[in-house]
Amino acid sequence: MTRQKIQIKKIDNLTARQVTFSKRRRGLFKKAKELSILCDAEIALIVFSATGKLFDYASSSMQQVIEKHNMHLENQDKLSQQSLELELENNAYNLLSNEIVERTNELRRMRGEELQELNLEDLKQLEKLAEGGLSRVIKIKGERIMKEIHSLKKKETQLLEDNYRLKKQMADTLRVQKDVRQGQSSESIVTDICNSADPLQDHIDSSDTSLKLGLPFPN
Amino acid sequence: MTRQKIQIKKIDNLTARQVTFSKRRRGLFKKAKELSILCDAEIALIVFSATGKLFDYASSSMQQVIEKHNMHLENQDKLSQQSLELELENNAYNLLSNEIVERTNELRRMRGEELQELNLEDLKQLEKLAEGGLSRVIKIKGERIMKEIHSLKKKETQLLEDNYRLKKQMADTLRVQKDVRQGQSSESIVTDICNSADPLQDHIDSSDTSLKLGLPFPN
DNA sequence: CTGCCTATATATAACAT
DNA sequence: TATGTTATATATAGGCA
Repeated sequence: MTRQKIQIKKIDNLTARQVTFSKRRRGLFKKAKELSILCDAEIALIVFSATGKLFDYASSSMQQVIEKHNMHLENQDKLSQQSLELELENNAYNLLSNEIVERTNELRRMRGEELQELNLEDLKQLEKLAEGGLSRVIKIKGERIMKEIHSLKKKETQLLEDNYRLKKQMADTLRVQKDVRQGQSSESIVTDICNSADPLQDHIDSSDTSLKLGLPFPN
Repeated sequence: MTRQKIQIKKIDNLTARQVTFSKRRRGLFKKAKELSILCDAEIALIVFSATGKLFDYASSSMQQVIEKHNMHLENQDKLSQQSLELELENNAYNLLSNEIVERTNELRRMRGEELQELNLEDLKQLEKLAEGGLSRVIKIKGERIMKEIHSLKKKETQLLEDNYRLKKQMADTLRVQKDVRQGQSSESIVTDICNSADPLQDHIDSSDTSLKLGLPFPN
C-alpha cells in the first residue's frame, strides 16, 4: 500500500511476513479501539500469529463479548443441539493435538516418509517444495563456507604480518643487545634471523616461528 | 481523518456516528481479512453496534479461535493458581505448544527458511535430510508414474482383446444375417471386418473400431 | 441508511539503520 | 530483530444525492 501496491496473498518471505504482521497488527488493533470509542461499539479482536502467539483486545470484557456472540449464534441456528459434539471436536487439547499431527505429517513427507498415500499431483508439489528448500540450504551452506574461508584467509594474512613484524623486532633487539655487550654491531645475527622473514615463505614451509618465540597465541 | 482530523472520542451526533460506524466497520473487517491472508494469522473479530447488532469475522472457525483463546487465558490463570491439577494441565499445554513451535521451525528449515542462524554442520545435516526426502519423493513419484502406465497398458490390452472379440462376434452375426437373407454364406464380409482384427495392429494404426461399432466406451 | 465524491489524514511497503 | 524514514496506497470526514 505504499512504495508499491501488494497483492493480498500470503507473503512468501518469512522476515517480510513477520514485519508486516507486526505493523499491520498494530494498525488493526488501533482501528478496532478507535471504532469502539468513536461509535460506542463492543468489540473483541483475537489474533494468533502463524507461530501461535496470541494478541487480543476487547472493548469491554472478552468473555462478555464472546458470550454475547454465542448467544447470537444459539438464537439463530441449530448449534445448540450439536454443542456437545462441537465442544468435543473443538476442545483445546484436540485443537493442539491436531495441529501437531498435521505438522508432523508434513515433516514426514518432507523427509520422504509416508508418501504412499499421496497422488501424483501431491508428489509433484512436494518435489517442488523439497527442491526449493534443498536449493536454499545448499546456497546458504555455500555462502557460509565462503565466509569461513574468507575469514580464515584474513586471519592468516594478519598473523603472517604479525610474525614478520615480531621477527624484525626480535632481530633489532638482538642487535641492540649485542651492540651493548660488545660495543660493536653484528650483521651476522640479524641476517640469520631475518633470513626467512618473508611471510609467504613462512607459510609454505609451515615453520611456526611464533611458537619458537614463545608468543601467547600460536594461531 | 480527512477533510478534518477528528478526536478519538464518542461521536455526539447520532447520524454521523452511525455513518462512521458503518464505514469504519467495513475498513476494520477488510484489514482483519488482509492480515490473516498476508501473514497466515488466525483472526476472530466480533463487533456489536451500540444497538446490539452483531458483525463478526473469523479467518478459520470462530469456535476454534475462541477455544484457542480460552486456552491461553486458562494457561495464564494457572500461573497464579498453582493447583496441582492445573499445573499438570499447564505442563501438558506447554508440552504441546513447544512441540508445535519445534515442528513449525523444523518445517521452515526444510522449506529453506530461517537458515541464517544455522552453522555449517547443521546445514550439512539439513542438506542431507532434504536430499534424502527429495530423492524418496522422486522415487515414489517415478513408481507412481510407472504404476499408472502399467495400469493403463493393462487396460488397453484388455480393451483391445474385447474389441477383437466383439469384432469377431459382429462378423459372425453379419454372416448369419446374410445367410438368413440370402441363404448363402458370404466370406467376403467376414474377411473385410476381420482384416485388421489383430489387437496389436489395431493399436499401431490407432483405428478406433469400438467407435465405429457404436460401443458405449470408446476408451 | 447507502453510495459516491474529494480533500486530507493515516497506514504501510520497501529501505535504511 | 526492532525502529525510523519516505513515498505511495488506503481510509475516511464531511458533503451531496
